[in-house]
Amino acid sequence: MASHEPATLDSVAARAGVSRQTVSNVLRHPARVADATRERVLAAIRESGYRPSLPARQLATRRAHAIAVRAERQQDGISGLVLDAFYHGLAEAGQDNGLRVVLYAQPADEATELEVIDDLVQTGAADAVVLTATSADDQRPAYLSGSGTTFCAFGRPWGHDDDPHDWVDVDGAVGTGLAVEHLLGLGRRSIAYLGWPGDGAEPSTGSDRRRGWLEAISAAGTGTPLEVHSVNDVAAAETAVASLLSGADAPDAIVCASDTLALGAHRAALAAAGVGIPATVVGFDATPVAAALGLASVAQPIDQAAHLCIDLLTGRFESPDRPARGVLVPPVLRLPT
Amino acid sequence: MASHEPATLDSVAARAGVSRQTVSNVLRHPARVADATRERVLAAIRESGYRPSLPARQLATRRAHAIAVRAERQQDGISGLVLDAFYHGLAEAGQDNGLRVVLYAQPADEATELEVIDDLVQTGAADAVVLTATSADDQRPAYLSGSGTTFCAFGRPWGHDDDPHDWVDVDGAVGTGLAVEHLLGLGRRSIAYLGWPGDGAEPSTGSDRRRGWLEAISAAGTGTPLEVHSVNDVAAAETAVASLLSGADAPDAIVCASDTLALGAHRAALAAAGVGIPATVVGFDATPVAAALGLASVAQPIDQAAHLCIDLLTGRFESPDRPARGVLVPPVLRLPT
DNA sequence: CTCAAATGTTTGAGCGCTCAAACCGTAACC
DNA sequence: GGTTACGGTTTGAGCGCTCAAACATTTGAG
Repeated sequence: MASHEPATLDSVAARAGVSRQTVSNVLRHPARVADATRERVLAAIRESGYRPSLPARQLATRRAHAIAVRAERQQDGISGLVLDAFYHGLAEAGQDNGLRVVLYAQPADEATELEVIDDLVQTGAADAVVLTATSADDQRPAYLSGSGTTFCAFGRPWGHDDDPHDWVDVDGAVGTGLAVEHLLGLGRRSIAYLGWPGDGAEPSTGSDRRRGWLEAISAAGTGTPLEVHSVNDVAAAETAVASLLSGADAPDAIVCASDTLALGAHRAALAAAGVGIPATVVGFDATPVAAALGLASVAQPIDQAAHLCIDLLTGRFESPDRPARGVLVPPVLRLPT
Repeated sequence: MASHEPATLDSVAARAGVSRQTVSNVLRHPARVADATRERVLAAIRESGYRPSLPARQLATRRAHAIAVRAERQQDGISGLVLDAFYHGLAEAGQDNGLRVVLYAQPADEATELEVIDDLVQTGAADAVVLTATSADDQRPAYLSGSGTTFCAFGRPWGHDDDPHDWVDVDGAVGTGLAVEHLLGLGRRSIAYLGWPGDGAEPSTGSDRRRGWLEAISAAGTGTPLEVHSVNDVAAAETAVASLLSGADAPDAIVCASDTLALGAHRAALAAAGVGIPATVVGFDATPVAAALGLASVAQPIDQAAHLCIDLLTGRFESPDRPARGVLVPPVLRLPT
């Protein structure tokens, strides 16, 4: 077993009767070593309980073998908890690729965040960053590609096609499309949309989700599309949907841009229905709240997205100059159990 | 500004006309350096944009200046998202203390998790671990103190007073006590408790929360305490509370052990009330769900807990032999807005 | 039988930092 | 005036690894 002093490359080498470098080769370039030697060295490694020193490796390779990701300051919306799954996915995929995940606390503003990222990279704490919660007016992608920092965004470069970079995103349009199909299958014929303010215009997560709904509705040809918008707040959503449902042409189903909105819509639907059948509500993000309320909801394949981020990053480590790549993953509709 | 080659201790030293070690001293032991020299060195540091190399430091000090924490596989309950806040708190407090936070993916079982932790520590990726979601039958604390790994648990060593270690926890009894007081203030007189199965017996998070309710109720002397238990599931909770409310001595308020339970209780209360005033429900964890439903809920000071974990760990780094310490932080009641 | 090309292994140097010990002036003391 | 003491600074060594080049040893071709 392991002696008290932690084993090093040298101690393992001595035990196996080879040189330091040969032990290193067994670990990093097994093909370079003759079979017999390799066996002997592996045995020595096993017996001594050798664990390579990460700092030493980092120093020699000038690579941190780690990526940084932001720990969000606080979640306001119900949908916040998808991040937990993302962290887990990153850590898992990272482990498989010899990358550790280091967390940095979200600073007060974007400028200091960029400083923090620079620091992480320059001190050799991380080789790259995974950006989350990117938006159209986000300064971070442009800055990072400018400073030559490797990164991958979880979220599309909305309206920034001039500044190409690696990204992974979930195809929101497909998600709302699935929601519409589901509702059509249920016999619903007037399927409204509850989205966020201003999501018709600029490209954004919201406009993407809205588009999926609109296209699916149009394809089905079920009459004039109804829609209403609200800030991401349960009470506001409830109010908005209540007025929609009190109208003459009240819809019999509502596709929502988030589970927060869906919760509001659900409450409004229940209230408006009275003794009748309430409008069917479909949410977005498949949070436990939707499950708890028995609502169908679009589930983002967060774990897969995290793995893809790692794939893009490792790919870029290998060939730093390959063109930027974007991956769109399709969500699935999670039905209530 | 910074030249192209990243600055090192040596390059800064040359620029300031001093030796390598003096620059190091300016950074780590400012008192050892004469004022004039210090100014000169600081200027050189600023001009060259010098950032100390973490790996080099780690190698020389044999300290990782990092702590590890587990990224949970997935959250089932509504309450899951408190972890996000915990991660942020750790990262923030860590940053203030020169500690980075590295994430490891929760493995399939506890045994491999212990391996992962050992690896992290032995490779020099982390100096210590913060354990989350500790339970009574948790093997990890005993193993880690056995192997001499520094750690701090977020969660009390329920029923393991024989194996003392550093921990931080939220005082659940105070939380449910606050809930009771709040309800008494509202004029409620029959305050029931909705808890988890088997939380009366063994010491646990559940029994702790129940105790707080029971003591507050007893102190108020408002009659026979009513209680009902359910697994942490909205539907199950709803059923359980429904039967409680249909009884002759139905309570006019319910204190819940979690927001998941509270959501179920809330739905049952609304249904049971008909045209009357529904029983007031108070949740636990102050998740967005409780806020969304307008329920009061006990908020765990997660951020504070995270900071305390870091405090305990840094304290232990300084004096490894000081006796184990446990800190209990009081929660607050978050009222609906 | 010689020389060149593979193949396998070792050597030397260096990554950028911190520790401990050595060094050097100058002030303090008898 | 010589010794001691001390604040301030430098030197040497080493943390454990990887790179590139050097070095053996074997093999194949001419």
